Amino acid sequence: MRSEAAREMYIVKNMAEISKTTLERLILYYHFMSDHLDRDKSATVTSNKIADMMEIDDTQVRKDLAAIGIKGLPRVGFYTEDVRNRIREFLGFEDLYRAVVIGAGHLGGAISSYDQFAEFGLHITALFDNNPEKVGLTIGSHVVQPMERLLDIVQQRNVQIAVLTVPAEAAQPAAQTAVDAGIRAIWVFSSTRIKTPPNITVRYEHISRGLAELLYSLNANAS
Amino acid sequence: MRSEAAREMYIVKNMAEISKTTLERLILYYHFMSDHLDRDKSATVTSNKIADMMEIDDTQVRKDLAAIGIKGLPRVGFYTEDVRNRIREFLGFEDLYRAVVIGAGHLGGAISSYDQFAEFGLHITALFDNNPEKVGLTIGSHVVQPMERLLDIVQQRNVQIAVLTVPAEAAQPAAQTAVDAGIRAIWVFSSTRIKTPPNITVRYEHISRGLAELLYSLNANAS
DNA sequence: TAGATTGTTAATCGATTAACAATC
DNA sequence: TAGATTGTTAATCGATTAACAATC
Repeated sequence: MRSEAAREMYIVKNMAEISKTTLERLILYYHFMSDHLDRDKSATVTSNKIADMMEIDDTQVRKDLAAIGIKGLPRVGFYTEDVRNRIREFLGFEDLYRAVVIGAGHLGGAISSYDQFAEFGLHITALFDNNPEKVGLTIGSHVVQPMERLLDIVQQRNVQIAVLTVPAEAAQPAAQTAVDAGIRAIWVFSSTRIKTPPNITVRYEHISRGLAELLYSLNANAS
Repeated sequence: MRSEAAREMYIVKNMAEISKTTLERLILYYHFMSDHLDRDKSATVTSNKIADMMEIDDTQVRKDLAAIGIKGLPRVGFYTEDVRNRIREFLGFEDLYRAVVIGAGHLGGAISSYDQFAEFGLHITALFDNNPEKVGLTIGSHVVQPMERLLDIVQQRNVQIAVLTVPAEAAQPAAQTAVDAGIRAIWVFSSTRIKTPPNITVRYEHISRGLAELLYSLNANAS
């Protein structure tokens, strides 16, 4: 019990310490490690190699890895598997998060059917829609549920996350239903802002963000 | 001709000057302006109001807007419409970009059917798959085309962007086909890295990035 | 051992914030 | 006019990079 609590504190403390930029790089390191493990049989990788790949400074890599407690060996580098596992653990990919998807349109269907979420600890447990014509349809491995069932399912299955893929005008009521049912985080793909109590974690996923950065790079490269 | 070239240089110069953080904030300002125009009839907004909304410093907002040439008025603020339009122009949303989607799975289908891309200047002109069973199917408003038709369509319609939604192992050959056909940018949703010539703009969209940040916030908030 | 690579402190750089004069 | 808000310079802060000692 004691050591569990101590570990908990350690993790929370760690979390408060890393910067947003470090968090973003950790995610990239993770993908690089995964790719590397697939393609290259060597068990270790140097900070320099990671840095080259990502076009950043090698000191940065060592600092970032040190920040989450990953140690390397002089003259050897870092154990690829170690790095990957520790980042997974730090980012929470080793935990189990249950989620429901609200909105059974194209995007909701794609998200519900996306089998790689399991790699990141996310398990989509049900798909909802308030359109009676969609309720009962099978999309991927889910049968679309009516919104009335959300409260029961969230509580019975201890669901923590709601993924919102409804049209903008339906986002606020859907979010409210999810909050009332007891979810703790909302991942918003609807293109609008929602109001939630302060204890709810909300993240907005704007497809336009990725697109804007792509167009910007494209125009910059075109010069 | 002369003034066109001068304008071109001005834009390129501007582009080289703004930082990655400013670019990210511009996208957020854009969404805030769009929301604001929907909900609030007043024609102006102060840097302070934008800053409050985004929980940043108001000087930051004025600096960012000044960086792309937006001027405000003392005692008045900024014209909401002005700000929105100039950001759209700067980010390239006012231009027309033609794209093809390669991979007619759930995600490819969702992207091909996503009607809000028009707002950002992206026009999905065709959907491709190399699986004969998918060719000919209608997904949203597109009939799935065989990969053999890609070269023709890209050249006839002057397509600049390829959106990759194929499985990881199919990504490299699909990217090669797109590059050979003459596209200039690839927006990669496949979860792998691809190799491309240096003149091709590539952006990777990792769904795990958004998820990792959500889980991180969730765990940080839980403390 | 020699030397490659880590880990860490110090220096630099750039981004954010504070201060305030300009202005409508 | 008075005062709210912009625009901009200077100060601060934090992130990145350089330098180098520790180490396997």
